Amino acid sequence: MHLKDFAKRVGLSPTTVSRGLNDYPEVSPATRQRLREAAAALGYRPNASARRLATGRAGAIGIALDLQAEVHMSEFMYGLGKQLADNNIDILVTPTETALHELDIYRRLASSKNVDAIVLHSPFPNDARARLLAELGIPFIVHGRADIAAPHAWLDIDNEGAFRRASDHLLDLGHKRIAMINGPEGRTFAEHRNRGYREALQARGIAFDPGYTVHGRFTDEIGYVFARSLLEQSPRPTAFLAGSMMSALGVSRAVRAAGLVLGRDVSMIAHDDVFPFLNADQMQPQLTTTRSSIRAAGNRIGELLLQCLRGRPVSEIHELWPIELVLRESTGPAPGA
Amino acid sequence: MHLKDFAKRVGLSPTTVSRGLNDYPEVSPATRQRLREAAAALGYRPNASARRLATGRAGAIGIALDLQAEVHMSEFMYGLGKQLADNNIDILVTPTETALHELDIYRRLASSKNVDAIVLHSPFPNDARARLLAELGIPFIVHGRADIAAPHAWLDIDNEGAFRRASDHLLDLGHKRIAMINGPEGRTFAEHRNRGYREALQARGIAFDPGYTVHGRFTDEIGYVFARSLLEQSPRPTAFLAGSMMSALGVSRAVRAAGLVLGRDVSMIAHDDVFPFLNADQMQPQLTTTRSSIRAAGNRIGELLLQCLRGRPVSEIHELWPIELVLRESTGPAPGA
DNA sequence: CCAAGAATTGAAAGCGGTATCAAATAGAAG
DNA sequence: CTTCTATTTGATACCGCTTTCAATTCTTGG
Repeated sequence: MHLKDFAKRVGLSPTTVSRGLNDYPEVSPATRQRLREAAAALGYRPNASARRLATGRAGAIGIALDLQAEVHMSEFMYGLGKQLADNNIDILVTPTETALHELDIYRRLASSKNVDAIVLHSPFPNDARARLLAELGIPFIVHGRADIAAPHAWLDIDNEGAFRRASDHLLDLGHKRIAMINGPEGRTFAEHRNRGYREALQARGIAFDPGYTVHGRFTDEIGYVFARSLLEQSPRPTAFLAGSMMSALGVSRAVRAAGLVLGRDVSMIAHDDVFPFLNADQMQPQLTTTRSSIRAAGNRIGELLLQCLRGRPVSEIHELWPIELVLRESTGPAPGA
Repeated sequence: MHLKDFAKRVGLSPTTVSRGLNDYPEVSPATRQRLREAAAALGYRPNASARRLATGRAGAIGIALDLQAEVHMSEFMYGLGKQLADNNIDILVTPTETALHELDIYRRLASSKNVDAIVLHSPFPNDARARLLAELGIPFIVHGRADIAAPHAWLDIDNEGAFRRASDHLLDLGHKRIAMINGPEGRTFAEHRNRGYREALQARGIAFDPGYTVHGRFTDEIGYVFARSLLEQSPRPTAFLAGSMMSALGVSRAVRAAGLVLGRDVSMIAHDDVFPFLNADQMQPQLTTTRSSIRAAGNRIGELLLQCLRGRPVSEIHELWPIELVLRESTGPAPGA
C-alpha cells in the first residue's frame, strides 16, 4: 500500500493525504480525522526511506555501543528509546571496537546522513570524538563531559560532588584509610570522581595514597582482586569507594574472604546506577550508595535530543545532575575511631 | 558532496560511479580503483536514504529492546552488530513496554519498510509476535524457539539438555533435593529448562516438588529470597540450579546468610551467559556452570541474518547449540550421601 | 448576486541515489 | 581496413514521499 494507492482509495490527492497525515494546518480537521482512520483501517504507513529522502531528515539518532560501557548501555538506551519512540525517531546502534574505529563510524553516519544526531558516551577530556562531531557539524549530545571548546549539548551527573560527599561521609565516620575503585582511566567521569575523592581527603589533611586507587572496567573481578590485596596489608583500609555495583560485589566478597564484616570492620559506599537486576537495598548488608538512575539520564537525553533537533541551540543544553547519597548498612564508624 | 558533484569531479557519469562503487562487474578494475580512491579522498558517501529508496532495501535490521532481557541484550547486540556492521547493515533498536506494544512496533517496522529483517528474542511457545512477523512476510530470525507452524529461521541453545545434564550431575553426586530458579514463566527457554530438570529427576524416580521451583526475572533478589526461604525448611534442599549469574549471586548470599558453605553444605550450578563483568571462575567458590556465550550467539545470528537477506531459505536456517557443563568448586557430594 | 479574500485541494518538481536500456568504444576476426 | 562482437559508459526513468505553487471551492461583505 503506497501513498498513491491510498490516496486513490480515499478519493484525495497524494498531496492532501500527505498533508493530512503530517498535521499541516491547511487541511481541515474533518479531513484529517478521516485520513487518520482510513490509514489505520487500511494499514497505510508512509515508506520511511522515501520520507527521509524527501524531508532530508533521517528520523534516527546514532549511538555507538562501546564494549567498555556495556552493562550501562542497555539501561541507558531503554530510557533514551522511550522518549524517541514516541516521536518516531529510531535508534541506530553500532558496536565499536577501537577509538579510531569509532571516529570512522561517526564519519560514515554523518556523511551518509544516516542519522540526524548522535549520542556520545563516557567521553574523555578534550574528547577527539566530540571534536570530530563538532567539526562534521552533526548535532550531538554528550552523556558526560567532553570538555571541548566547540559549543555542544551535554548532560552529566555530578560525579565529583558525589564522590566528595561519599568521601566526606566516610571521613566524618572517622575513616582515614579509604580506598577507591574507579572506572576506566582517563574518562572524564573517572577523573571527576578522583577529584572529589582527593579533594575531600586533602580538606582533612589526609595524604593521598596512589596505592589506594585502582582504575578499570566495572567488573566484579577488579573489586575483588584489589580489595583482597589491600585487606592483606597492615594497616588495612577501613573503607572502600566502589565505582559501580559490580565492583562493589567484588569488594564485598573480598571483605568476607578476609574474615571481616562489611559495615563493621570495613565500610563501603558504592555508586549505584540503579540496575533493575541488582539492588543495593537487597544486598547483605544493605549498601550505602551514591545513586543516580542511568535510565533516567537516558530518558532526559532523549528529550534534550528532541529539543536539539527542533532547533534549540545546543549552547543552552547543559544539565548537571546532583547525586543523592543513600545511607544504609554498609557504612559505619571506623574501627577504633 | 552528492553523487552528481562527485561524478563531475572524477569525470564520469553518475551511472558509472554508482556502478563502480557498488562492485558491478561491468566496470573495469582500473576505473573502480580510481573511484574508490577518489571517494575516499573527497569524502564522498552515497546518501543512505536515497540509496534505500532506490534499492528498496532498508539496510537495517530491527530489534526490540525488552526490559525483561536487558542485561543480556547489550552482550547479544554487541555480537550481532559486529557481523552486520561489516556489511553496512544498521541495527535499529526500539524499546518495548508491553507485548501488545511490541506487536505494534513490528507492524510499523514492516509496513514502513524501516528494516529488512527482525531479530526476535526470548519467545514464548506459539509466539504471537513470531506469528505476526510470519504473517507480515518480513524476514525474521528467532533467538530461542518460537514454536510456530510457519517456516522461520532460529538459533537456540540446548536449554533442556543443559539443565538435564546439570541435574544429572547433581543427582550423580547424591543430591535428592534440588531447587531451581528459572527465568520468567512461560518463555520457551524456561519451559525447556523445566523439562530438562524434571525429566532428570523423574529418570531417577525423584518426585518433582513445585515448591522447589521459582520463576522470575534474572535478578539477584529472586535468588536470595527464594534460597533464603528454602534453606530455612527442614529438610532443606542440598542443591540449587540458578538460571543466571544474577540469581546465582543471590543464592550464594542466602547460603552464606544461613551459615552454610557453598560447595560443601549446598551445591549450585548456575547458567552462565558469559558476561564480561561477572566471571564464574572469579567467584568464591568458583561456580560450576552451564556455559554458553550470548555474544557468540549474537554473532552467529548476525551471520545467519545476512544469509537470510541474501536469499537463503529460512526453512534451512536452524541451529541448536549444545551447552557445556563446566565443573568448578560450587558442586560437591550431597551432605551425608 | 457578485467580487474578493480565505480555506482547501491538486499537479508537478524535486530529494539523491539505482537500474534499464541504448550508445560508444575497444578488441577480435576476416 | 572493415565488420562484428565484447566491454564500458551514459541518458533517463523510476523509488515513494514532501513541498512549492497554482487552481479550485467556500465564505462573507457590499
